[in-house]
Amino acid sequence: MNPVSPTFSPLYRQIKELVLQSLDAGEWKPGEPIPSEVELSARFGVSQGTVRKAIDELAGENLLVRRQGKGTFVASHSEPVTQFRFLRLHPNEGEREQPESRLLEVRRQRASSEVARVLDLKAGESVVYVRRLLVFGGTPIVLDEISLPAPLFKGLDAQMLNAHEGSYYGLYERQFGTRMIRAEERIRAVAADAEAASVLGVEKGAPLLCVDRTAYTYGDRPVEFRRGLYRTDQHHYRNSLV
Amino acid sequence: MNPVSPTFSPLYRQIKELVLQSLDAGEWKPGEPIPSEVELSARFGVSQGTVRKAIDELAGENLLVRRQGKGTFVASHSEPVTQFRFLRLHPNEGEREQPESRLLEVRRQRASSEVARVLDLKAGESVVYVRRLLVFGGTPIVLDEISLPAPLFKGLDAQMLNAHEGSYYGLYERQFGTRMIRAEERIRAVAADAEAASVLGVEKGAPLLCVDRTAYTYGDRPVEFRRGLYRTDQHHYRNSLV
DNA sequence: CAGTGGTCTAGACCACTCT
DNA sequence: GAGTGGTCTAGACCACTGC
Repeated sequence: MNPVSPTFSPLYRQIKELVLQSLDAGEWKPGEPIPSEVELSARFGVSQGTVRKAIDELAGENLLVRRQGKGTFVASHSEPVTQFRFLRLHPNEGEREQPESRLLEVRRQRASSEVARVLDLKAGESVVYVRRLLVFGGTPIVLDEISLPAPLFKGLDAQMLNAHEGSYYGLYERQFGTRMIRAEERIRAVAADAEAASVLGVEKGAPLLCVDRTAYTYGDRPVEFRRGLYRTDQHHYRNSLV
Repeated sequence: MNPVSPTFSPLYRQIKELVLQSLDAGEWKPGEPIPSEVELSARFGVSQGTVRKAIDELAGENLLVRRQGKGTFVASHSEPVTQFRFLRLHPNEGEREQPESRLLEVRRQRASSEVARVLDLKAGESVVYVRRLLVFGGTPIVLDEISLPAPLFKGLDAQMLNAHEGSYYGLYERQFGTRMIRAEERIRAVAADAEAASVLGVEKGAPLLCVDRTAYTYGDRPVEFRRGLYRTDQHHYRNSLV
């Protein structure tokens, strides 16, 4: 009948879409519980099983967290367990330890054409530019350059960035109501330039992992571009293929 | 009651386990259909919904493929759509194209201590060692060194490797009944040595991506160790974080 | 048309948390 | 004990495939 786009979508997907809209609108904040399954099934006029299937998918995408006996909660980057979700770097030997984040620079600037493209901005629009170091056990391992659309992050300054605990994504959602839900990374091997070499304590020309990350919020709207240079002599980037 | 290990597992997980055992035992081969849901629910004496939930999980782990109106099939590496599932390399510009695999070397040798460790062998056990090049549009991009436990791959030789189409994993399952279902990768940036530089057509010391992959079959048994050196001037390794 | 997987319902009972 | 999510059932109907 309609070979191009499905004119039909099952009920549970429509429910999922409605819940997504409420999440996007901020009806329930990160860390807070959403209404119970029976409550939602009453609100939407469907069976509990249909609500369950919608929530199952959202939980599978890490947007919601189910806790038996307690309820279903909006996923949050502020919880300790979530700290390492987006940092795939592991030490070659031993356990992962909490890194120290050392802020090097914060300023507003005009978006480069590359940053404008990935953040879906017009060339020259204002961005917040952050440069920082991740230090593991006293050794600088990651040099990050972060670009954020300035209008979404009004008031972000060095003091806020220094005061935060854990990953920046917790700060984004607490202070600016922008919750990051997904990211794409592109990884290359590059030679350290003089600047990176000095900051990371390696020879100029030494091989570094270059990780370009674009992070998205609800509705696939890009909200952060981050270029990380990783020292991988004592660490490696870990990935599972399934 | 039992705080250490769950003494109980839900019915659908037990069903899942039984289906997994049949898959491992080769009761149904890759590409073949498994029995229908009603058939399985009769066999196991549970409702169709319980079987569905078991199969849902297996399909979510890419061990089974559902096809509405046709049946549920054992996932296979021999199908065209599966070709790129484990190769995360993309061109910086343009579409992915089918690479040519250029075999450099095949031989039996004793496992190094590193290979023995990841493949869970005793040091010195026999492995098949394969060295090959992946060539995209005439340019060598990936240099792979592959180690396989020799007992599992009796009779693997250059002729078989040259005759195959697509990824080696299709060959493994067709010729040796070993189906790869999961892999772990560890990624570092390294400097090209003289040998790699000459084969990949870069300067000695040029940065390369070094991707160490351990591949597993049913029951988390390791069956392949692969070290790939990737040129990433025209390509990048892509990864999604969710 | 019969057979497959996909959706939806209603209801029962279980496991867990909190008060 | 009340309220939450988790499991299991039985049955109805829909959508897709192939004969």
